[in-house]
Amino acid sequence: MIVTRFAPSPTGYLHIGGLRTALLSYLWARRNGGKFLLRIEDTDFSRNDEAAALAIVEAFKWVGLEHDGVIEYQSSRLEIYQQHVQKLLDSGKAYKCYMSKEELDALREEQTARKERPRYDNRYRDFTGTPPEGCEAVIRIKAPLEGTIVVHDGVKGDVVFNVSDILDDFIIARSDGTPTYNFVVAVDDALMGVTDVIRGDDHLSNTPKQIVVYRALGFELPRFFHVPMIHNHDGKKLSKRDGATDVMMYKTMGYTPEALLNFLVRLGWSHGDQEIFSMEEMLELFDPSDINRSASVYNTEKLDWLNSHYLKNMSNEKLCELLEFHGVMLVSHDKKEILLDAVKERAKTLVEMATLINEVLVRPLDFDEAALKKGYKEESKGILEAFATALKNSSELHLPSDYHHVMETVVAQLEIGFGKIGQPLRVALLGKLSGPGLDSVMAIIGVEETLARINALLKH
RNA sequence: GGCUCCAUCAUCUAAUGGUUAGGAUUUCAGAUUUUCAUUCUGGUCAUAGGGGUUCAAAUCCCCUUGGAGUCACCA
Repeated sequence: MIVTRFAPSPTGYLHIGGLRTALLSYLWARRNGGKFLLRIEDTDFSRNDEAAALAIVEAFKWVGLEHDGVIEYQSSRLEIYQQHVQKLLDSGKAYKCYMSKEELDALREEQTARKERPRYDNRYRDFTGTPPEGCEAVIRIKAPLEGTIVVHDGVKGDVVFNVSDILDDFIIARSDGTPTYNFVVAVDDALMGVTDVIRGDDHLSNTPKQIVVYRALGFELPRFFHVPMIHNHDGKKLSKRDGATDVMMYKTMGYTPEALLNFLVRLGWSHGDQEIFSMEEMLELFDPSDINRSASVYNTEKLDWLNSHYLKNMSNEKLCELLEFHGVMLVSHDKKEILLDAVKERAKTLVEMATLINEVLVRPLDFDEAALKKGYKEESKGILEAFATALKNSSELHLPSDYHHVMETVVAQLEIGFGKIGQPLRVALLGKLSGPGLDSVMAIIGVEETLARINALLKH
């Protein structure tokens, strides 16, 4: 069985990069009928972890990801870690170190001055004497002193680290007894039965340390997949300062979960020339060993395109539902089908769509200056009046085509082009020169409102 | 700085060692549209540089350059 996990630290929201690794882990687990676990990495006791976890679950829910089992909090697993620290102590694979922070700093300074790599000097590795007084010990693990550690990575291949370059007897429990990151990650992943660790490649350099822990405890290694970072336009790791990194921001900006996931899955992964992936297709096709080795730049232009694609192909019923979040209530609107059809192909986001809808539904308060100048000329007045009369004399106006027919008749009568009536009418109805088809707009707002808007412009 | 990773159009990416280096986004031009958008058609744009190996290199090797990540009693 494949077991994957997502293990964020509690930052209060779900990061867009986090969502990607979560998605990939989720896909791989689900594709194999396995489990996708959620664990909160809160060993440094920052408060409101619960709220942070809730924020992640909320974001998961929005995009449609679901974790299995209960959420594990590292802060509530302290006993487990202590047991495993003790185990290592008992077996002589870890030891107490009485070096103070000040001493450590001093050592590091010396080493740096000598242009050496700062590292612990193993002074308590085989210590048997009486410990110095008034000092709380940290627990260090006995790391190998020489040789190499090879990370067999499903994305990067075999990455070999020279022990002497990167390792020392690193701390697994602080002087206050709390365990450190690299220790708990290994313990948790092993104990939770995680078989495939899919995470950002910023963790690649931590992996040797975790492997040391796995080995010391006699745990079997999982498969590792270190997926490349998402970079911003400056080519740097994506961070809070890069604008929208909170997944829920995408909801308020009017993006659909389908578009977001589709966008993220294509960052560093592809399947031939295919661009559009439904969740079903992702589940069918995704394999972490197909992930690219290189970082990708986060560029929302494609996301916009994907979003408009999904919007265009969405049922009106669903649109109606999603639009409510953006303050547009259409459920009981009798012309909602015409409205949504008129608007769904011209919006990149639900926010844009909501704006478009309001522009149709709400009578314009004033008329755009440039639009007036360009679309409402001297001759326009008479044309609009003629059109208004024709409307009044028509009956049974319901569909856009009915209104279109009236426009055609007037245009024929006056022997003018469509533009002569379209432009001023557009100004009257929408207050500006762009927007949905006029026949649709009129069908939506009805004859009465159409006449009212025309009158408003004529009196302007 | 040490260690590690990475390098195909502006961006996301494709290409069993053999293709006119493909697709998508963006952009540009044209068509469609009463407008805007959509849609359709077409165009511009890439193998970082230098050495090898090979009949043949984007692809394999080495070097250079550039970029990124990481080096805590943070996670």
